[in-house]
Amino acid sequence: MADSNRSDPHPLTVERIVDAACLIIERDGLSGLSMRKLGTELGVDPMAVYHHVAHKRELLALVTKRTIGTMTPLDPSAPWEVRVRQWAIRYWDLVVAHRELTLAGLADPEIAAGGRPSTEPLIAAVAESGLPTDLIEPNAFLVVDAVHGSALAVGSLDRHDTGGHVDLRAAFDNGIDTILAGITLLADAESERTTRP
Amino acid sequence: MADSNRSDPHPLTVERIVDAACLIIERDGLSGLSMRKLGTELGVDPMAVYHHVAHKRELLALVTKRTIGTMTPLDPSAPWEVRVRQWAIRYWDLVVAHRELTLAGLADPEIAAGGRPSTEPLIAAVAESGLPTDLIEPNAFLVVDAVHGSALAVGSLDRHDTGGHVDLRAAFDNGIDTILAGITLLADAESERTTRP
DNA sequence: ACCTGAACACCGTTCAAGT
DNA sequence: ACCTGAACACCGTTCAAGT
Repeated sequence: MADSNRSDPHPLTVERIVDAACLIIERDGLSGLSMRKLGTELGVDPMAVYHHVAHKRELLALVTKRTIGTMTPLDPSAPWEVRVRQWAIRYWDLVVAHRELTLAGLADPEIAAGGRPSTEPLIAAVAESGLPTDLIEPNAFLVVDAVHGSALAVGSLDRHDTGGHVDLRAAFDNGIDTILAGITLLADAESERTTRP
Repeated sequence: MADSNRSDPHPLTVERIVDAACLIIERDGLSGLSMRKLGTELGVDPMAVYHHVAHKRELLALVTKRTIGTMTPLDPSAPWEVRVRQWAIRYWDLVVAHRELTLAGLADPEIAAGGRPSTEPLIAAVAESGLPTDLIEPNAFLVVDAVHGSALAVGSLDRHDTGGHVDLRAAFDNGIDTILAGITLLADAESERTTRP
């Protein structure tokens, strides 16, 4: 009963709360995370968490921020096609690994506001293709949307008769082939237009 | 008090239940639909619904089925590029109009099992491009995924600084341009390969 | 056969009370 | 300043009881 004021194992910081939330999500899924369970997991009154986080959506925004932060940056020396594919595959892996959180972010802007993948490197890579400027953003978003659509379809029991993830990843890679081919064709048409007046 | 056995206004069929569910979803959003509110809306004990529908997910599967059924078929005489775009735009409109339901379907296979958009006409259109057979399905799924990604991003407050929906629809149309260009290029490469051995 | 209503095991969130 | 615990207003679902 002596040193209870040393360094209380109870500082209950936002960081520890997010740690615990990520742990529960990884273990029980996002639907298994409740504010009450979170308190219990932290060895604290279920409602204590509300002193550090305004509400559940803010907590999920913080979880999103941390999750997005784990995406590794692109290889800047690679040609633009390689960088686009790199970005797409890496984000695909991230979304597949955090499907429920991505869905929650698409359903609630406050959760999504916690963090989005940084699209600047992707946009920069697409820009290098030579596409007219007004088509750069739409084509970058096409990549983002294809990632979301494909990665969120994982586990929809539709498609893939046999091997599951692997098939879908390969199919997604084919999709990137098509997008890159399309960007190349449209960029060539543009350079044709501008070089000979 | 006489004719209470004529034709009781209480037959409470599955159809009437789905009607009411769609009405509530349209009015209050999917998050505004509860089994209890549904019963009240039908002028019946909240729990009576469970006599006709096993659980909420089955109800949402039925709602999905009805919603999917509203997609109009393609114009079969149009060239394949036009049919692909037609399919994409029509499905895009449907998903935008039923974002929450689509998200619920992506989160829960039992809900999605209620109905998916019929991809056969889309696959048939893509097949006409001349793409090698093993690339037909992946490219059709690319279209489906691009629709999901783009339509679900509507309302994410990201993108579109100005005009909202209209911009995103136009950007999506640009995305379809790229996909069609990509398919064309890959199909040409294939015909090159097969005609001259 | 179909509807009722109490009950169970949960939710997120608020707020007065404690230390 | 921070934590507690009762309370509020909900959920989906089960089940014995009614008609």
